[in-house]
Amino acid sequence: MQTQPVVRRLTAFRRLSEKGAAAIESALQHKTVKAATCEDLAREGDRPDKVRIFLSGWACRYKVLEDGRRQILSFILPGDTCDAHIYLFAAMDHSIGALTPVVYSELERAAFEQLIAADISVAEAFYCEMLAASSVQREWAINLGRRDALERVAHVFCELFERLRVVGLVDGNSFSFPVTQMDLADATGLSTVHLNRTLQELRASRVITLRDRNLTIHDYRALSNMAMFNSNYLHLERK
Amino acid sequence: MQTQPVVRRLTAFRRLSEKGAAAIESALQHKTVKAATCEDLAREGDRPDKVRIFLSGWACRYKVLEDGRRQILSFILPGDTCDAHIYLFAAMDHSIGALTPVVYSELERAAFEQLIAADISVAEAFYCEMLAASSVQREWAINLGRRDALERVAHVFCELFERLRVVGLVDGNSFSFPVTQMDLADATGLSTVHLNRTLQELRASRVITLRDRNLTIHDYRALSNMAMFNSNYLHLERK
DNA sequence: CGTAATATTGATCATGTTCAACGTCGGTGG
DNA sequence: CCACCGACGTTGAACATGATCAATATTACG
Repeated sequence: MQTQPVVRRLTAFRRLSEKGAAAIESALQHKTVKAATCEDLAREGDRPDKVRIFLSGWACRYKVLEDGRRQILSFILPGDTCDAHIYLFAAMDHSIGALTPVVYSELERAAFEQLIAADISVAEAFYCEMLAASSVQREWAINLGRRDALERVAHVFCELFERLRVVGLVDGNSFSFPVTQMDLADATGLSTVHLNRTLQELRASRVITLRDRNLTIHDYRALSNMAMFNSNYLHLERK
Repeated sequence: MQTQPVVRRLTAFRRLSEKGAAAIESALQHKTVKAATCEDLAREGDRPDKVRIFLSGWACRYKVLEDGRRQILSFILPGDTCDAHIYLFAAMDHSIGALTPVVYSELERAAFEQLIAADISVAEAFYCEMLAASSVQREWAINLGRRDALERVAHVFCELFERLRVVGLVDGNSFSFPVTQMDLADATGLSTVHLNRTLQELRASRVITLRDRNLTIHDYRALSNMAMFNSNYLHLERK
């Protein structure tokens, strides 16, 4: 399994030492796990003990209210690291589910701590990854609280475009977009019906094509304008 | 200035060693800063270099869209630590503003790193604080995305009650609630008009009184039920 | 005491939800 | 091979929640 996306992602934050990069590669080889679409990798209430580093496929963090309303909290893409340090807590406060078949590397707490202890550039890169995830979560709050349906969906598309580009999963102006409209509705806080109509509006304005699980952005400028998208919050420019 | 709330807050996560607690007390004394209501402590785009630990007053993280729509991302309460490690990034991705007059302690990056390097219980407590802030941010996503107005406001009240209780700022079932309805509207993603009506609904159902900048929760059970509030995400039970 | 900020009210409007039906596609078992 | 099935996507109509606009209290404070 390719470990490229992980190194690409971390390198976007910090230039990794050769030794550090090698240590990461090696740690990732140790134990890889596959999960099927809709499978939960972790559930709210579970004791967190492992660090997951995603190699392929899409997953998400989500929460469900008692009455079944679901909110996707963030998308987890190839190269992303999940829950470094969360083992300090007794229980997961949210769930992690696979949106497509996924492959990820699973590190024991000790192995992860050893990895970041060995090399400062690695440690800083992982910290940045964690801080960037927090930043994305904040951006989603303003997305859900203050943007309307069209802006929200446009914003999510821009974010995914930028994040996938970093790990080399964008081909020209297209990328694989494997999630259902229901997933996207749960990520944007909309009903599936309204999400569907919003997609139609985006298609009608000719800025995107979404077909066969493939998203093409014809006019990124227009799309990011309509979303008031500013990629700063992704922190992908190296300091 | 009292440093109590900080120790109380951190102690909620980890039992601090005597030495660790003393080191914190001492670090907090070094430089305290005051800011007036509405003053920004940090702005989006600023280079982050300091760690702030709040001693009194309320602040918030917020973001503003180009056209002026504002979203409060989280409340910052006495005892909270702000942006440990964020100095790894080149620029702030959001702003921090005072909602009331605040007093906080400002630590240089080096001083903060020294503090957490000296004692494992201190380090873990600060990590927990950071992880808990992430968790709160996630809960706000579901609040904004999937709860209706009444549920949102009830949820925010429950959260503030629990968080203030930990730092000893709840008196019986009342606490000082110093923010304007506009602030609360921006925190819940509502218009001020609708927020006002939602408050009236909560008052009419006799679960709360909000008067003279003071919130009393008459029926916490009812309030948390209507919000589907579950305090787990605050991670305040020590492991 | 005057003034600006904050809170409240009513009326109208808009965005997005809900419900129910139907269409489409891909896979699976007879 | 094809019929069936289930998941996903699309449509229309009625409805509801919350936004907007504008006016009017009320309060805090210099």
